[in-house]
Amino acid sequence: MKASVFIVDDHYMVIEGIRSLLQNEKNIEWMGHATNAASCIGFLKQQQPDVILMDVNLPDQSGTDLCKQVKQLYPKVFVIGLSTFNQQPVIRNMMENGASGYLLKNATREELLTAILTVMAGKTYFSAEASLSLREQDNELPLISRREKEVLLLIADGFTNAEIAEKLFISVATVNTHRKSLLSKFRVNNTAGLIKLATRYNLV
Amino acid sequence: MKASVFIVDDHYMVIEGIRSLLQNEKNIEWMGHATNAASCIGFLKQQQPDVILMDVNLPDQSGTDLCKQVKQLYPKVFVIGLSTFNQQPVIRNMMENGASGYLLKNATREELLTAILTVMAGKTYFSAEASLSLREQDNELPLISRREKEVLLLIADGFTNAEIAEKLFISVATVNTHRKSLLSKFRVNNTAGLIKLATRYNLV
DNA sequence: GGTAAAATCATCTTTTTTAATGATTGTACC
DNA sequence: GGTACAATCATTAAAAAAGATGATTTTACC
Repeated sequence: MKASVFIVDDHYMVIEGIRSLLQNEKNIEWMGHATNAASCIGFLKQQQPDVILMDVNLPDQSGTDLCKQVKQLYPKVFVIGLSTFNQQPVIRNMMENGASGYLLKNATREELLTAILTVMAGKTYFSAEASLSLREQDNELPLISRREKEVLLLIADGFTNAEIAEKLFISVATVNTHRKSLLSKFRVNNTAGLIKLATRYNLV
Repeated sequence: MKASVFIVDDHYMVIEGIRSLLQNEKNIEWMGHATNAASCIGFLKQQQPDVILMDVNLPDQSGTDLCKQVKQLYPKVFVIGLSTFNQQPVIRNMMENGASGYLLKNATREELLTAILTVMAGKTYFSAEASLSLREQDNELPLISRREKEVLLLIADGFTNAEIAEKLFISVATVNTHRKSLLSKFRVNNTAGLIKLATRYNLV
């Protein structure tokens, strides 16, 4: 039984690389590629592959959002996240949105094949480095609320508590509470550390 | 006359993609690849290609450093920077270290070929997006002094002025001066904006 | 209907940052 | 020898953030 594979990535070199790596595999059927989320969705309306290799950074929307959308529309399609970065929060995010695996772009042909076959069997696959980083406790993404995230974004944009309060139609005291809760959740003791970490986590 | 091409990139998929894109070109000779700076230098000791396609993010050292090193040892070898990111400061850095061009990883086969032939002719090549971003004035990297950068890094690490003063064996007043000069050069009005920008510029 | 978490606001104190200005010393370069 | 800039330090004042504590109202979920 052949596994049909589709790829969404905005880098031709990566698409071409994967195509080249898979082209002589007789149990893999290459269904094509898209370079953005919109045309991926367009393709899926016509036909559904067994597996989608999905870059987590797409030009029109994030890979995590696309993954969520795809799994809602076509729950049977398996998604494997693809990225150059080995960032725990991003990986977690993809998995929470229904991905079946995560591969780094320095994966070998063997890894790629194993990943596809593993998810086809209904299991999850992480590349060695990705699973290693998942085990690391210290760079865990703090769980912040919707409102806290709003405040975080405004802080990152350089607004003061007073300005943020005005923008969100709440009191300065409340903004302060959210701010302090952010500092506490990120385990930092000032704004600089907060923004640096948040940037690392791709939140801002 | 054939152009011999070598690639340094830690992502197999990209190496494979470029190889596949170039394999049927009769005026391109594929000389091989390295996945890190060290083995690239090792290869160059044996033989020198006409053109090196060089990822700016390598596992063992930065592409900019490697570029500098390569140009010092083998000035005749042309280097083309390669990256997923279209960041003006990084591009500038590569060019200052002797690169002859800059390509994004979403380049098409045509762009790739044009780039190689252009630099072979002794000219410089930028992908459309890269040259566009170079023209943008507003995301220009502020020119900061050595000391300012030291202070910036410590601020980003969450240290207060007092702590920084202690670390650098200077007075708090001086740290303050540097800090204010940073805010002014980055055209922001508080720490949050400073760190966000500095992160964007890859300074921290 | 109860519980937990999120969101809201308040008061108060201390620490830190931002702002405005001015001044001295050293170093690099023409 | 003059100019420009980096690096150093100072004083004073206002604004903002950080730390501690407590309390009420919504919202989501079982």
